[in-house]
Amino acid sequence: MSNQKAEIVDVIANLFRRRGYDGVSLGDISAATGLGKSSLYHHFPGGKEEMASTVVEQAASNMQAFVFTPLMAGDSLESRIDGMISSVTGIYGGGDDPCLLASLLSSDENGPLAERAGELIRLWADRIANALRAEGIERKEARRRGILAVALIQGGLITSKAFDSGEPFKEAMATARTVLLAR
Amino acid sequence: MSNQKAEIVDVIANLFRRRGYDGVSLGDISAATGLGKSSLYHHFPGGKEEMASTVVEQAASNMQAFVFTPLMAGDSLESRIDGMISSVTGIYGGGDDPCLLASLLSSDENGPLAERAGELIRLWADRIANALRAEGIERKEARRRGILAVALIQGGLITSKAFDSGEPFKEAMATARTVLLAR
DNA sequence: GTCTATACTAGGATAGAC
DNA sequence: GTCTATCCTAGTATAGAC
Repeated sequence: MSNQKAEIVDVIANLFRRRGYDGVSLGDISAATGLGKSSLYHHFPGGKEEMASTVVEQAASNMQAFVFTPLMAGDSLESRIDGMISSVTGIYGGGDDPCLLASLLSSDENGPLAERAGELIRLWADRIANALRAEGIERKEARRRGILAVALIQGGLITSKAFDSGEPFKEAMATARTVLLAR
Repeated sequence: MSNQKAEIVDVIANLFRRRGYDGVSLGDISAATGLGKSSLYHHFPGGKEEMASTVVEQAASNMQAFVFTPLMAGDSLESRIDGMISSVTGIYGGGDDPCLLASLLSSDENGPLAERAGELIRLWADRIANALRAEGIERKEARRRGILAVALIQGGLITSKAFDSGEPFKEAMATARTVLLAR
């Protein structure tokens, strides 16, 4: 994907994650990108749905680079978990920005977008579980904690939005850290 | 509110919580309720927005009855927390049904609906904190735990949706219970 | 690769009969 | 209190010039 197109996709992603799939119109996208509707169809012949699926795939690629990779990089479990938490905190603006995957999972009920978003959330939990298993934590317990960590991240984002403050998200992240590093 | 109207509101609530505000059309509501569009305007002169706000106020009333009341009713903190968890598990179909408040908080960005939904989520965390304070837990710690419990509930719902299973939600509720009952 | 212009449909809302 | 019919706007999408 060209650099310019990646920028366009990024702008569109920020619309979808804040307002959901149905809450964003082509007019919104046109205004935010500065491109006319027809130009958008040049880049995304499949229309709005292709815009959204492209956005999700870029998110998948970002997760790989900024979340999954740190989870395997550090030289201790603690540094791996902290690496993920640091990346995640950045991605979500310290709790101020909603999660694209959660947004699409909820707004596109039963559609292919929701299915793909769900798949990535499951993959996320799985990657965390793998990091724990590599430290000798038993399979089922690792899986349980991975899912719990993702739940804390997502719940932290929702409560942060409700409180209009990054504090709940940060507390949730601290709790996730404790859960993941517990002996 | 008449019984019949409460039933209509209930049907509409189930649409909004699954698809968000923008994902539901008047046609959808007409089909789900069996009422023509004009009949809907007879019940809700303010249109779609009034339908949604009515739905939210019914949710507020349900929370009072089924969530906040149990939180003050039991004869021990443990029974109060268990009462809330039991109610919440019922409301969300064991993790299968999304939260209306979270749905509207996310889809109606900065609108009055999102503001009211956020207010109710904050109130929820506050009510939990009050229950803890009544047991002698220090103010700030009680507040922290209340918010964390709400985050676990909301995050549990999202992960349950992603996994298409009630299991993540139930694990999140068990964790919330542990957090709230910790000495 | 972007634009103007234009279909066409769906969505929200109203009028007025019964 | 519900219906049919209608209006109007916004939304998705396409055609075709530059």
